[in-house]
Amino acid sequence: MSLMRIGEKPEIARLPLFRDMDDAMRERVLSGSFLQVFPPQLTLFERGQQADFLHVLVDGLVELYVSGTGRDTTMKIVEPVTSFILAAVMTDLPYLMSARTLTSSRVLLVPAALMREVIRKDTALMQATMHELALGYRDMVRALTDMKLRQSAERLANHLLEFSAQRGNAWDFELSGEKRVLASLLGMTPENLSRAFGTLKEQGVSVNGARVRIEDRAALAAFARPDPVPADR
Amino acid sequence: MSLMRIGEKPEIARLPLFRDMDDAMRERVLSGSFLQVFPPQLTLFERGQQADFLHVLVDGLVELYVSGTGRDTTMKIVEPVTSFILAAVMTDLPYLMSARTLTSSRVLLVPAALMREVIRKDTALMQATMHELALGYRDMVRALTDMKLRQSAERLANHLLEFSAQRGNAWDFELSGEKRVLASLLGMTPENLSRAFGTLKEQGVSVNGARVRIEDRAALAAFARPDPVPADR
DNA sequence: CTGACTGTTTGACCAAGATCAAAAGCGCGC
DNA sequence: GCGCGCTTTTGATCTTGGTCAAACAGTCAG
Repeated sequence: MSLMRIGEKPEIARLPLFRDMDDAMRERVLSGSFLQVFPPQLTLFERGQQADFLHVLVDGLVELYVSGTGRDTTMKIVEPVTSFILAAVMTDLPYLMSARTLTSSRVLLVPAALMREVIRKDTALMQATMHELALGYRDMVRALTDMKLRQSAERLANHLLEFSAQRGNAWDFELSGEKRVLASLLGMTPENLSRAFGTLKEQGVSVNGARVRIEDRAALAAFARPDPVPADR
Repeated sequence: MSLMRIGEKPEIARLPLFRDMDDAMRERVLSGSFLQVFPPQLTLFERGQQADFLHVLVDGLVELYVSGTGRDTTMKIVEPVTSFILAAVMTDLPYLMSARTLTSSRVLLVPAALMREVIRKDTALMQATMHELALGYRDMVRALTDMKLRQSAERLANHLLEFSAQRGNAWDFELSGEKRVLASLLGMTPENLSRAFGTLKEQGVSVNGARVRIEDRAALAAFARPDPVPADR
């Protein structure tokens, strides 16, 4: 158990999840947790396991995925600084998703029992947890509708617009992670992702390796028919 | 606003959401709410609207759906007694889904502001809300993986098994609602649902109108390859 | 009972995306 | 720089599920 100075990471304390809680309580949580470094491509946990730790990705890139019969599908790509698998920890139920690092990553591991105990005592933490779960739920609603009523090129278009929005509406950016992972996230094969980029070229999107440039945001938005209800975060 | 004696409905007080809260607080919530009867096919609210009420379906059948460009898709069929759209109410964000009654329904409408106010004061309610949201999140994770890595007949098979499980593993039951709605819930067209029932006939499923009979549960389960992690509720 | 309306089923065909195979491109170690 | 291994792309083909059209079944009003 490689302990590290957690106090050095103020971004953890500034997370929406921990931000509003009592200082002493936060200290209690953080001092009971530990920060660990993982190499790329390492499985952090698997679907079906008991949820022993709340994870907070401090640095790196993590993939949440489900491996069914034969094929896998990635459910989410976690970027720092974000907590993940809150729901399993909260309910003390087995993980529904597996997690692996995509790049070398630093993860804060908060023991699930500790988390549940402190949540019961600290109302602000409970409220933040509730809020986080509600936003997570809404994310999933969006993802499911996206999957159910958009076709592949539209899903890609929307993803690019959202990704761009996350980086301050940059019209030129680098995709994080491999394209095969992106394909799986968007519910298509890598071959099809490639072709989808092809059809977006006609809507003013140019791709060179991981570098994507949105030449004509309006055209892309018209093609993507984005969600009328704006994203929550 | 047709008020009704809410005290007559103890199943509301017994809901997981309200069960553990302070009695006086519960009384406050319920007396500030009202029970209303809606005819079939009535829209209760639409995606994009401000979330004014937490809804609790007391009686009847409600469909949560999203209407995108051209097509619709149903996200959930709500059976009594269940609360719905908790996440929108909690976060005070616009609804992500629309709702309509499928049959004549009685719905308890809890003003969202009241709900949020009482949640802040009553820790047990907050905890129950948190738990409910976590379970809802997990439901959506399941639905999304189902959509992403199972094909249509498998989705139907799984749905039938789960539906059967909900009714105490009955091997013979009635589908609730129309088949077109079920098709939409499962992410396929009515035509395809019909064909999917056809392929399940070979796995020992017989259908007559809304009546479904599972002749060989083992064969159906083998075909469906159900989720290794058991359902939460 | 009959006819109109609606929902379901069946069949023929079409389109989106998956699969298979092979060629490029790219990164990395030697 | 060169070659190996892996990802990405391109092309050809196949499968799944969607679309369109028509037959069929069930319900309800008259």
